[in-house]
This record gives sequence, structure tokens and C-alpha cells, in this order.
Amino acid sequence: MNTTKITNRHQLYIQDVSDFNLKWTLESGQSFRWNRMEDAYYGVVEGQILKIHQNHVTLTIESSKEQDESSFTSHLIHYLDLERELATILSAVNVDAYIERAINKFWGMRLLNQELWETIASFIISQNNNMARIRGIIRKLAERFGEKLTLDGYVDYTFPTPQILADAGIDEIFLCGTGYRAKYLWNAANNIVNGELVLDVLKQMKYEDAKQELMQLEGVGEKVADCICLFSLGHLTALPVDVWIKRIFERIYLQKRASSREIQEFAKNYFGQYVGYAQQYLFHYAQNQPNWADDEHLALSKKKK
DNA sequence: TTCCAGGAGAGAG
DNA sequence: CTCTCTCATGGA
Repeated sequence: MNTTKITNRHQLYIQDVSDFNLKWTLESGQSFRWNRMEDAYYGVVEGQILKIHQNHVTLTIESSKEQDESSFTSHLIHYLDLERELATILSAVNVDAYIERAINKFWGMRLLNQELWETIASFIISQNNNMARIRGIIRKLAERFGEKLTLDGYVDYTFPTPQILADAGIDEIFLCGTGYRAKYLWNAANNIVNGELVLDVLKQMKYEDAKQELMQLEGVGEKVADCICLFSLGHLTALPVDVWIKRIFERIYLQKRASSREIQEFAKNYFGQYVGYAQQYLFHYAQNQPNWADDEHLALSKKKK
């Protein structure tokens, strides 16, 4: 297990971190809030700027907010998913030579447990959109509606609360570049403000119920609901099927055109209960490996289990 | 200029 | 139930 040490109320060391890679974790498209400066990452998490640096098995973390060691530590361990036994999860989904390549290349990439409202809003914005623009829109929303924070020269803003966006109105949200998604975002904010969607209740639900509840929101379909379940609620059986996952499974595993339904059914049966982690490794591998589609024969050479 | 991006909703069949 | 078209936006 990890040991921790705090030097003052802004800074924390987490030592003996095993099976963790900060770069792969923060640059794998699950969070849109992190910026790399030199060899450290700056981002806003739950109302504070965090600066995180990894040196082998030691994480150095600074916060813009004072806090006591135990809550600081437990919050970060949970956010970075360090309480899970990654080796066990990856061993369970390492069922063929294709995904084994992805696992070996990005070993230590973890699924974050991100703040719920910001994750809902972020993935509403993500629909039919690209990473760079999603990041830009979220930054503009934070700049316009959030609270300003600083940490040794780095400036960023909190993500606006549902109340603030509900009060702001659709037109003001639209000015941040959301396009037609402005009304979805505004509606979601209102649903939370007026109590139709209760976030603390959502956190207690099992996967299927949470997904169905999220899909009641306008602008939240299966894929976005699965992203929220996987990147915020910790449901590792969630499988978001985006254009990349669709492409990967059609090319590598099914070798034919397939609907999202078919892909879900196949993948959950093939990879098992941790399919969400399998998905993240396949997704990031394809995004970073231009010739990802050249080795479909590796998937056919099924191994072990 | 057209195409595409961590898609969803409305409408048709 | 499944298929198709449309929805803003900006970078390639």
C-alpha cells in the first residue's frame, strides 16, 4: 500500500506508488482539465488547483487549498484510482496478444474517479466533438463562470456549479462555443438545481440504474452515460462506444460492420467485468499508434484462461 | 471546400 | 426495433 507524508498544508508526497503512470492517466482523453508544464501536470479538481509530479514511485502533489493530511490523501488516492489493484484488473482483461501490446505499452494508466457534475457536463459537451475543442469549451466555461485560482503562477478556474449555469441561461452558455449543446447543458444544470436529478443518490446506484438515470437527461445517450459511469462513478463494466472503439472492434475483433449493441455484447463477454479498463487501453493505443490496425491477427491468437 | 470529431434526437420504415 | 439525417464549430 502507499505511504504518504505531508510537509505542509499545501503539499503532499505519496510514496511507493505501484503500477501507476501519471502521463498515460492524465493524457488518455478521460479528463479535459490537465495541462503539462515542464514535467508536472496542473489541473483543477474539486475547487482547487493541483500540481502533480511523478518521479518513479513517488508522487509530489501541491494544492492551492490548505487542508488536513488525511482528507488530502484519501481524496487523491481515490481520484487517481490508486486503491484498486491494477495488476489484477489488467491480468483479467489480458486475454489476447493484441490487447497485451496496449497493456504493456501503457502500463500504469488508470481510470480516474472524477467529480460527478463536471463529468456530466464535460461529456455532454463531448458529443460529436473533438478533444481539442472540448478542452477549449470547458476552459471558456470555467473562465467565464468559475472562480479564479492560482498556484505558483499557474492560473485556472473552477468548473461552474449547476446553480451558476442554470442562472446564466442558454445564450450565455452558447457564447462559450458549445454550439447546439448549450440547451442540453442548461437543462442538465436545471435538473440538478430543482432536484429532479440528485447526484448523491446517483452515486449510490448500481451501474445499470445509474446509466438509465443519466439517460433521462436531454443530450445524454448510451455513450455519454457510459463515460460518466466509467470516468466518475467507478463502474468498470461500463463500455463507452465512440467512433474509435467502434473502429477498433470492427477492424480487430469482429472484422465486419457492427452496431454499438453488437460491440457491447461481444466486448463484455470477451473481456469480462473490467471491460471499461480494457476499453481505455485499446482506445489510447489506437490514438497513439498510427499502425494500430495492422495487427488484427494478434487478436485471433487467443491465449490463456 | 469538404470532412471529421470520446453522439444524440427526431422521424421514417 | 433499426436506419438516416441533422445539429454548431473549428481544425485538417
